[in-house]
Amino acid sequence: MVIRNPDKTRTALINAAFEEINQNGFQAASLNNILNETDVTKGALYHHFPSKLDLGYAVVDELISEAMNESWVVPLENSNNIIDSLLSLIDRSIKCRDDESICLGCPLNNLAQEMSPIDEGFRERINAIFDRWRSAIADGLSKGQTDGIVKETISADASAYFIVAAIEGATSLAKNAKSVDVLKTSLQGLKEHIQTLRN
Amino acid sequence: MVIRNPDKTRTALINAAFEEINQNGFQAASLNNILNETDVTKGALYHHFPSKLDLGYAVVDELISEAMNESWVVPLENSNNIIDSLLSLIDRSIKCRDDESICLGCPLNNLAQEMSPIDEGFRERINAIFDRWRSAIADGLSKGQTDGIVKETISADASAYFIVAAIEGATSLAKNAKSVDVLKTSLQGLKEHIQTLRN
DNA sequence: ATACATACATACTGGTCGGTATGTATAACA
DNA sequence: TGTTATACATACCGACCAGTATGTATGTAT
Repeated sequence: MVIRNPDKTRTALINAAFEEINQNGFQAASLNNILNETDVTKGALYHHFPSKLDLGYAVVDELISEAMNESWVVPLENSNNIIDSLLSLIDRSIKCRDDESICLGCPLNNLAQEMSPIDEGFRERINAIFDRWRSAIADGLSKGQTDGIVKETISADASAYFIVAAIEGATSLAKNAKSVDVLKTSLQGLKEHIQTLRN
Repeated sequence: MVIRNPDKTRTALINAAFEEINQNGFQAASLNNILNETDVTKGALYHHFPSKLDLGYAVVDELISEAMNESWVVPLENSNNIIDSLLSLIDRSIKCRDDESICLGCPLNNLAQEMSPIDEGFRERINAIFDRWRSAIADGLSKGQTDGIVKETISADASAYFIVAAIEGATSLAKNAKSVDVLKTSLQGLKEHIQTLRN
């Protein structure tokens, strides 16, 4: 490499690490594979990241976290009708899936399952992302209740937990079945449930 | 080892492998750790199992699969009221959890997340188990419909997918949050949903 | 032009991994 | 009692791993 571009190098490493981790998990992710994919050398990698763990943390903090914000948190915070927004966001999360990408499941959930019992740093980061997601839903439901859109009888907090759980579970089932149809079918029940939250 | 007991040796290996895999995942599971736990030697292990992969398959086929049958499939098949049975089985799955075991999540889901994109042998085995579970629920709901216990308007198949997804998702969230309360709260929504399936 | 920090590059290390080669003790069977 | 398959035990192998030591080229500030 003759022309230097440290930011680009760093981003390339994070992106490649995301792919490798998403395919093989964090522990089985090979730094050498990441280096081969990016044409970055080991010296450069360890210049930007003190360890494999820190590279993994950066993937969560700078890539997965941002993706969650863009696709869920921000749209939910800007929504005026939480029910409609949830339904359309769920639809969008189905539509942007093909039979290939479905096999990799939800990157956040993958990492959560693998790393949360093993490494507290991962667990806290991942948990914070889930929390922001769930809070955005819970806040939306609460606001919907004061606006008269959402039933007063339900618990916004419990409903939010349940919705997040159902989405993650559906993605997980679909991943294992290698089938977008399984995702659709599993989320159909969720969509009907969300309809029942209307006032 | 002076007195031989090949069956016991084999079972000990499978049990220890289950623990190790459940803690660290399959790929990161160390055969040496399993051998240390069991006081079995590597020669004995490779006498009983041709490879690490086959040991993993045996854990799924002979341990996880059986546990799923005992705790879900058989009770559901013997049930006369699917709604009541589901609710009590869900309650039982909450009660048998403490803050320690919650951190390891659902062994089946853990393996599914890690191995289904990587190894087709694991994927098929795991998928078959999920299928039996889901089918038992779907069959129960269908039977409930003919018995007049369950609403005619719902799709038994879609509901079964949704229920399994919600349970797995809730377990997954609770694992990441290290909290039985998260499991309870997430499943509360599911229980309310199941109540609405009553005729 | 000089000095210095940043951004790489290369070669290597110790350790762990799954797997194997080979040998030996035990049990079953003739 | 002799034979043979089973059930282990030990020592070792090559491959791969994350990480490091060391060196060099590049950009930047003075």
